[in-house]
Amino acid sequence: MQPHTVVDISGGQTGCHNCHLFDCCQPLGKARQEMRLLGKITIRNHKFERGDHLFLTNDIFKSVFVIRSGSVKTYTYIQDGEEQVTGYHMTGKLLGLDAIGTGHYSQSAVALETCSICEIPYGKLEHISKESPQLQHMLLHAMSMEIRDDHYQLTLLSRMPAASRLAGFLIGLSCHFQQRGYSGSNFYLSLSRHDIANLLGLAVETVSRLFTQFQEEGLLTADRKHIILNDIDRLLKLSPGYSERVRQHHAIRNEVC
Amino acid sequence: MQPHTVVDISGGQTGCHNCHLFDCCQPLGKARQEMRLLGKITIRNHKFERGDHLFLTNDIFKSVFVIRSGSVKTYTYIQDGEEQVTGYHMTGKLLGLDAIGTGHYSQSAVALETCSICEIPYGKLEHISKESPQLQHMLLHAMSMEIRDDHYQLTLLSRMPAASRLAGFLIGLSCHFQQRGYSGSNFYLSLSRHDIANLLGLAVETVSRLFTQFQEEGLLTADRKHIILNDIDRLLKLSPGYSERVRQHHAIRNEVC
DNA sequence: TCTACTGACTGATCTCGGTCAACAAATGTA
DNA sequence: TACATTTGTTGACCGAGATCAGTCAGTAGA
Repeated sequence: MQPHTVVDISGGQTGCHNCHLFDCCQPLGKARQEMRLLGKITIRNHKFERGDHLFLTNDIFKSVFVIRSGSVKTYTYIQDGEEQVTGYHMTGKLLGLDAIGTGHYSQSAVALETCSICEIPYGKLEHISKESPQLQHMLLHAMSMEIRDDHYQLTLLSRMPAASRLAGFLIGLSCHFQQRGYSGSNFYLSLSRHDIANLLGLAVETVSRLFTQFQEEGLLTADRKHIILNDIDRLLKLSPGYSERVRQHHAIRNEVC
Repeated sequence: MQPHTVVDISGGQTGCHNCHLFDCCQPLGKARQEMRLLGKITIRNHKFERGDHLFLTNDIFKSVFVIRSGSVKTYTYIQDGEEQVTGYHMTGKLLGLDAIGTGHYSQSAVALETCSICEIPYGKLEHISKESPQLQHMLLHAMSMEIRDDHYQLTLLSRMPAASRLAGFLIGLSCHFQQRGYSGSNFYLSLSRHDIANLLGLAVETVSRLFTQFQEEGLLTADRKHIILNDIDRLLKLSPGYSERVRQHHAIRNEVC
């Protein structure tokens, strides 16, 4: 069970590369200047309890949010009030970017557990990024990465069979945790089976069956929300874009993460 | 066959709201100042013939592109060299935004017919947008809209049955043409059945069958690539997010388009 | 402790859409 | 004109995954 060397690249659900740049609460060595600017306008350490909403669909857009700790689910309603989960987000993720264009959030975001969230009022952000080309660049960078991630998700969901979707999802989580210094093979998954299924475009029963199937094959051990990945290499081979992920590994890791 | 009043909102493949803002070749009444700035750095009227590539996957990112006329297909390769179509783009679409973050295009873009394309060197664009907060805002706006569109696509592809996918696709096209003063119910679709299927995550045969089925039901008339939509209302009811699309109609149309 | 409720798992069917195959029409080529 | 290639259509079959239904464990409230 040696640590795997893969990276979530354009990757998985986590969108982890967006993170550090705007992770105002965990300043990096680089870009100190920008961090200070950002710190001035940021509302730090918002606490959200399980079930609390960061924002609701159609709310007027005021701020983007950075997850400092905890996890958040984004979702919308389709057709007859049926919920559609659009994302599972963890530490470092920048939320609300899709609302800049229209001035209204197009999704709702709800905390899945106790979360610490930084709120960055967007008006102020756009204002100070006039003064800091670097900050402006970082914002564009983050948005570009989100577009890239979404495209990856699109291919994942439109073509891949159920097992690949779940494998890709788990690999994404694994990378996220590993890159933050946590175990990439032993973690807590705060999404319910129902939400996982919804996110991946599957039925709950299918997800449940896949977990037991993976378990029987020795790929993982799943006790409710506690997941242990026992054979990440085989999971990787199941997940799509396998070679690309490995190939782009070095380029991404050094530069962004 | 009265003109339908729906709008592509976060919509469809077209991503039409991105367009006018950066449609440097068709100056609008508003934002003249920015248009002039943009015009200075833009390489106008690039001609691309059918099969010519605007850029290739992994090419070094230099420019974003605006389609002035014609249509473009974007695609990547997944797994064993299999092509995955990621988008069908027409007049006004801004291409290449997903490359800002990594410095490399993550997709290839190829002209489907003779195209007139404007190329905007990104380095210069970022440089002059320092001087024009308005231009900077427009760029962020365009990217945000793309994220929004992608999220819509995600729900379309992950959950919806084949008929809904095709209906949604056609409605998107219809809106695109209508908003540009062309007929929203009688247009030429330069994508092959194969590419449509690929884009929508379906088999070619399924797409073919759906076209004949829709035709039998009186929804449309399809002669190869020449499409006539006879009953847009029913197509709309087939397509997902029906009510949202209608609801957001007015808000979007007046403001952006 | 009993009951009710929710979330997870499993088994039995059904169905949508993929796969395979054949064919037709259009387009290209000698 | 004959022939090859590409693109689109249609039919027969099959399978992955949805749906329906039932069970079980955990949890909350009386």
